Amino acid sequence: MEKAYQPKDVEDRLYQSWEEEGSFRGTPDAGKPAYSIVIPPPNVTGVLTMGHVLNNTIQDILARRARQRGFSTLWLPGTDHAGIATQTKVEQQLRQQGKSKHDLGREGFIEHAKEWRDKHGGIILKQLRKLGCSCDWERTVHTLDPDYSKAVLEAFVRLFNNGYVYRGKRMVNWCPVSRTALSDEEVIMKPQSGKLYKVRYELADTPGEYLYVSTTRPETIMGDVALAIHPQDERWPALQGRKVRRPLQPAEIPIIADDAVEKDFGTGMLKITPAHDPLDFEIGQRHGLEIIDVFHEDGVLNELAGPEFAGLDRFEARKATVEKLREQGDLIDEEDHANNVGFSERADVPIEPRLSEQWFLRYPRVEEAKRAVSEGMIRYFPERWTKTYLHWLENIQDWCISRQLWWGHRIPVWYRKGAPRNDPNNWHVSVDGPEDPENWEQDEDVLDTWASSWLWPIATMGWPNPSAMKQQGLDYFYPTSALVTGPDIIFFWVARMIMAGLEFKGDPVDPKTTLSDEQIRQRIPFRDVYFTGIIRDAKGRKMSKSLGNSPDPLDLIEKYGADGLRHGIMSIAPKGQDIRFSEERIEQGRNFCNKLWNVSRFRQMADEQTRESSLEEIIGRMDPAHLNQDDHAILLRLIQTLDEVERLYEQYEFNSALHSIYRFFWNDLCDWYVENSKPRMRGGEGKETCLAVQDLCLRQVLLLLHPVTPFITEELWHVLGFSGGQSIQWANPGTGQELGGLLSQSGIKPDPVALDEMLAIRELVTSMRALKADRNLANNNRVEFSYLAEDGKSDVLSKHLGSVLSSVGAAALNRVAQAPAGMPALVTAFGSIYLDLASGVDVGAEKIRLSKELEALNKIISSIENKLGNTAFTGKAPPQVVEGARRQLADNLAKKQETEDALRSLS
RNA sequence: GGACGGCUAGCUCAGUUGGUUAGAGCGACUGGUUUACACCCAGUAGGUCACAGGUUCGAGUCCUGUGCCGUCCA
Repeated sequence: MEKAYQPKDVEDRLYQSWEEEGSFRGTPDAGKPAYSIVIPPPNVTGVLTMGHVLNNTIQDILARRARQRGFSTLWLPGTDHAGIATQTKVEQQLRQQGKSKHDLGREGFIEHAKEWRDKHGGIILKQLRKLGCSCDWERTVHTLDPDYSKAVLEAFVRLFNNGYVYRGKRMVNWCPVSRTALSDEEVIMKPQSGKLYKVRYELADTPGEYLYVSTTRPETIMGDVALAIHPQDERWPALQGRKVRRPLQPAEIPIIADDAVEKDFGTGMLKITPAHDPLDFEIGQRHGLEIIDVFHEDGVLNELAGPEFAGLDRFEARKATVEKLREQGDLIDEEDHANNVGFSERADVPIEPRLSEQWFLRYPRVEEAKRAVSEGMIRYFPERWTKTYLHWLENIQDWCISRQLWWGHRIPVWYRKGAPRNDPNNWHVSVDGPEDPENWEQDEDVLDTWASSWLWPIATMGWPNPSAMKQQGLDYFYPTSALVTGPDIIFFWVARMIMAGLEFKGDPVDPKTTLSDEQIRQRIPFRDVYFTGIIRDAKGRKMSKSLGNSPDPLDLIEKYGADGLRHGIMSIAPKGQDIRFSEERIEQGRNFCNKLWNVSRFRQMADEQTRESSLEEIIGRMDPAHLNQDDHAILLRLIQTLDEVERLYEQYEFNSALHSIYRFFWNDLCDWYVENSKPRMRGGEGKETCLAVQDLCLRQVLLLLHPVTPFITEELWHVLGFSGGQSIQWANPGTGQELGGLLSQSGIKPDPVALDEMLAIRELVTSMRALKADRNLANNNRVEFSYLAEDGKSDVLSKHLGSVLSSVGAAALNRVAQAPAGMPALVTAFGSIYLDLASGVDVGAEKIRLSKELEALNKIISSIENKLGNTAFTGKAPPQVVEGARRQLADNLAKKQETEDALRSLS
């Protein structure tokens, strides 16, 4: 074996063999329970980020654990066509060639985009392989695949037929860069510091008299169609029926009264611009006002804005209109003003409220979706996200699902040529289109990407095609076992998938019928949802391309190995908290792998012939008569660890589980057990048993670690001869109880007392080492110790004498009848220990040290005495707590006595 | 404005239903190549558990309020 673990020699080779053996294949198997996960599909053109590393490592851990435990496991991968994101990229690239999408036309553009996707897309799936992800690649799905697309259209048609889908002219969120409508969820509110302008409007019937209006958007004044005032405003009676002159694009506009006007904001007078503000639109509707849209779709002002402003973009137009108002003397005041502005999630520019004709969806199964989560049919980890989820559902707004893009699923609605489109009688809605296509034209828009990915758990398993569903095992693998995703897409994706599952899985149910709990259980897309934290950089900032603070995971794999990266990221991922990334943690992961490698190497050096060690064979090599206290202790710790890890994984406490394995492996096994094995391994009757105990521990550690660090554990599994020709992927670590049962069949019953003793002995060793270290005595400087103790303590100590001597680096530990004079001393649970120094002792320094010790003891003692002196405590606290305090007091008093003795012996 | 989360050692974080003297890793410092590992071993220092009240025999833990940081919703 190499001196240090070399991931590169191992990873690609093992991954390839796993794939070739079909280990990742998810096939329905009636003889086994099912475990399934669908990957949150990354953007087809995306590349691997640290967020993906975290998210997919967790999924891989779940999938690999399930395989080990005998589940027929499917981890289904795929990619998302990511409508806006991808189309933007392709358009950018076209622009670089001096072309626009219109040069290619719709068909040509889509062809081009597909080619581009096939060439540049899917990189991320290759990267996931490097990370070790055990996805069933043969089942990779893309949201624009023909079958998937059919499912998307089918869903639309069914929703339409059930009355959930409607077309309407509404105010929508418009992105002037992507030139499409967006859903509310795609708008990010950001606080902005802008200006509030006070503008005067001249009363038409009394020139020279003015009304004052505060506005943040002077560039829309040309679209004003009224001024509004609250009906309770005292000025109202005097203004009723009168008109003002619009200061830009002059025209006379009415003054109206409406309850929606905030009396206390600004001047209490609102300009009404129905084309450019949702509230103004509503007010305009109530009062039958005209709508004047002064913008083009790209945010450039149009001819209705007047010759002076037409052609300016909205930001320039703001400056220009302010300037013009100032020139005219109509700008009365401007002041700084902080407000929230909606930004487009993708293009990161302010969105425009815009009136347009769009398709909307009234969400199906909202009530059942609430129930599924609030009643625990779907469990959220951490649980607190249920509140966020329920709050959103309670305030749910209809979903604008049409996008003015070409890249996506084209809306399956056709309009009769030449007939008015707003009359549903002229619509044809179906998956395959009308039989006489020459008489129809299809809607130009495509569906929101999320209106395809909300079907991900069912449409990746063949829905709605019955034979595909059967073949792909929808009924076997659905509901999926767990979903692993970020809380940032709880509305975009998680909530919508739940509603889609409830609506579409199983036989159609009348919209008026509420689903029963039983139906909900069968229809939900997943049982558990694990929300990861967001990975931040060392300064706590979100990782992003623009900040350049996101390391490339592939570089990290190159440097530390995939296992190192996985171990590192999992060790710092507390449940659902944000995660601060630091490369040092990945380094630790690498170091951990190296430690595992080296302790295996050490094992190999002891006994190089090849073994084939099944669990039974290993246990069979143990001779119960040769088991010492350390053997008992480590076996007990192993049993504990198996159960603890299992329990923590059940709760999705990944970093705690890992920590538990770490503690057992590094602190208990390597630092203590293996170190103490060294003398035994020189020969003698305990050697075989000791090696067998090491084998058992190593074997179980490999099994527990395999989900986290799959490569190195598989490699060592074979190197150490545990495999019997079988991959570690199919070996179950089992429970502590199961292991205990097997041991007891071989006459091995680990003694619980040994564990307590071992812990106490370790404390003793630590103090003895410290006593040496204080005097700068090297570990291998074999000094002599004496000790003074009662018989009971002495017995325990003598059982562990070998360990103590070798761990401390001591030549002898001699029991004495009375305290030797003039030696540095240590008061421990096992009595007083004296360090025998041939050379002189710094008596002054010793006295200071022991006095400090005494001071600390006195503090502890008086605090316990206080407590015990308090009748409220002794009366009300549970007996075992009071008893514990008494024992503690006695121990510390004894320690105090011995410390005083030691001090005296120095003088 | 509302909701949620965080505030514990220099840093990153553990700390179960309240119960011994609040832990780990990293970093710092000291010493070290003993049959694996310097990607290692041994040891040391370092904490007013954000703040203020309250409940309790007992609070890092429960309650109320405040502050700061972050996220989401309006």
